[in-house]
Amino acid sequence: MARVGLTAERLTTAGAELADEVGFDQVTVSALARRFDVKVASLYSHVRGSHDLRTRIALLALEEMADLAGEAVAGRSGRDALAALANVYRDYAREHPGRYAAARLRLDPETAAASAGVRHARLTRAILRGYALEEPDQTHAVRLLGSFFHGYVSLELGGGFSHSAPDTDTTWLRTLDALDALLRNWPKPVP
Amino acid sequence: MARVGLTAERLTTAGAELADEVGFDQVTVSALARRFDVKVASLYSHVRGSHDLRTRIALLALEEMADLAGEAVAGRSGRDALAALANVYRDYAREHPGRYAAARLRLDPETAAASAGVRHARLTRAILRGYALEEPDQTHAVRLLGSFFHGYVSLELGGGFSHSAPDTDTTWLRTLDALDALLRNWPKPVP
DNA sequence: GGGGTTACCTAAAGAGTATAGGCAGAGAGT
DNA sequence: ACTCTCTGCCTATACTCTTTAGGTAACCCC
Repeated sequence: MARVGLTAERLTTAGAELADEVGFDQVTVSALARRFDVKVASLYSHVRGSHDLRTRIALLALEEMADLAGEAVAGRSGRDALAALANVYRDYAREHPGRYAAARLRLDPETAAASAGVRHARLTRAILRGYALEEPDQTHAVRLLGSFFHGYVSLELGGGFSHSAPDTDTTWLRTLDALDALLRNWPKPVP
Repeated sequence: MARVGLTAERLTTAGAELADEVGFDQVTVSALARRFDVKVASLYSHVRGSHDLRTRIALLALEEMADLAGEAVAGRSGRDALAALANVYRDYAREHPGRYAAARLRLDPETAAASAGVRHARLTRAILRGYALEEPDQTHAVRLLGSFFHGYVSLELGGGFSHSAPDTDTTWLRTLDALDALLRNWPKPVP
């Protein structure tokens, strides 16, 4: 009865790797047990179940992305900062598609509030300091950017823009240009 | 052995209703069989399996949305058309969250090409006729809009903007204003 | 009303989730 | 070094869902 040294942390990172390899919705307690060459029931001492495992992977992914985003944005402003932040999401999704999918898992409100999700919102708000936006337009812009990043990366990852000209790298650069221009010329509310 | 009158179509619409009630990923062949008060194996004469069922629901949702979008956009242009199209997606997602989730299912390329997804792309391109955009900027804009619509609706549905001021209806209107302004002043590529 | 098609059935195997309870290996204290 | 205790991993079990194989009865046509 050799002890493998399971912990919630090791299960979470192994689950994240598994997600990147086979897809987030193929991450099961059974598959993870196989990966550690251990019986399924053994995992239930460390993780409350399938939902708990997925949530932990999601929180890990959110933290990793927030760390990367924090580094990327530091010392930049304006279009530079915008592109740096956007590229973090896009690159992360490409390198870690399973983790990225995990990060899109719907968390219950308390978990979400305690997650790194709030850092993402703060970072997005931070890059808007380079643009002259007052509240509530700043919040509108944060939501627009968040929606666009999420939508673009999801669609690109899902093959939504597949194999049609122009290539998606060009679109990515040009849409970031466009968003930069939009933030610099944010329209006044029509009264 | 009373015959219930199962067909692929009835299973698909019932599956769509089930998705809206309990969530798309809770749509199972078993649950559907229970809903028709029929044994599970009976469904396999009409539907090839779980994946096939989900795909059919996805295609149904795409068609429904394309129909609504087509009606909404007809006879409008400019900001009017933009808002009409955007509202179709948002309203559909709110009224039919399960179907909307289904529509986001990743389809294999052949299925996707034969789906109503292509109508969505054409409709988005159509509303850009009201703005002076040449290729390839038109494609960039189509992708930007698609990404934003998808991202916004997903995040809003997932509670991403939950319960914080300003309310999301206001953000929705103001971001549509912003996108309209962006399309009218699309930036030239920086050489 | 018989005959064929087919709609729905029973039966069964395989995989995932989850819980209850048991044994033995690791660490702590004397 | 020795025991004691804790706990990590185990076996066993029950439930759900998926999928296939093969049977029976209801409907449709002539």
